[in-house]
Amino acid sequence: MIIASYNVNGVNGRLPVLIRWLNETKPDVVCLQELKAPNEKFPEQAILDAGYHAVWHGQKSWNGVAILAKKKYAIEAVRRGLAGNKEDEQSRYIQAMIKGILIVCIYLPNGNPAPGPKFDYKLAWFSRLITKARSLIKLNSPVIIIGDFNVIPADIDAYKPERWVNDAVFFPESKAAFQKLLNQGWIDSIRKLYPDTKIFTYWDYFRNAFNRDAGIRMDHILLSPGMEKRLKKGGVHREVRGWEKTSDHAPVWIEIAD
DNA sequence: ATGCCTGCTTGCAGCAGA
Repeated sequence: MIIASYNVNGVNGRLPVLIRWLNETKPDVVCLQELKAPNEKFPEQAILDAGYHAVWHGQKSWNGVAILAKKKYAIEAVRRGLAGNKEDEQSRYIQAMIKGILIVCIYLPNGNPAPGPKFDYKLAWFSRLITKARSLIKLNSPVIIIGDFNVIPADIDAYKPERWVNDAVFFPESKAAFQKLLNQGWIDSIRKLYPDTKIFTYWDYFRNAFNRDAGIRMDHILLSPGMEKRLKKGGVHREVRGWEKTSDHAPVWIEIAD
């Protein structure tokens, strides 16, 4: 079973790229971030035509997350929004049960400029996620927390770490929060598979970053401890980043045993 | 220190992204 995450950076503007990628790689489950579309403008029909059904949590202009699955899989127990702040109106969290696995799709706040209110919001959101994750790990059942974490976990995850020291995605507090999550027992699946390899999931649109491979790794797939033995392989579909009208992120994926 | 590029807006310049 292939499970993938893709920050599409605009699900409608990116629709041809998304559909082409689905057709070419046929993942079983897909988590999307940055839909940048309200609920009523989610391109459900195009996704159905591509062989997937979906649940989503949209928002006008910004944010927005979705979970897609091949039609043979039921999408159950859908929940939208992260607990812990009733006044948070940003659409950054959706979870669903698919084939016995709880899929938690997130778009963690970027937090720039930092320090400042946006960074405070990032850390508060992260703290709520850590609380949620603690309760999920206690279920002792399969859970995957997947999406755009907006965190570069370590130096190896950036082409040039010193360039990112003033950026919220690489602030010590951001890295510490990610580590706090891992310390609960979650497994960073891509890093587990490739302990010493530079692997990127994002290349900015500036300065010809993709062609220079000036990237960072910010899209992550965390497995609950019991799932580690099911992890078979994984990687990044980096060729997608080279397509016309593409997102600044590339899809990241893992294969797990059924 | 800033902008680079790109998508979205009841748009046409400004914001957000990272």
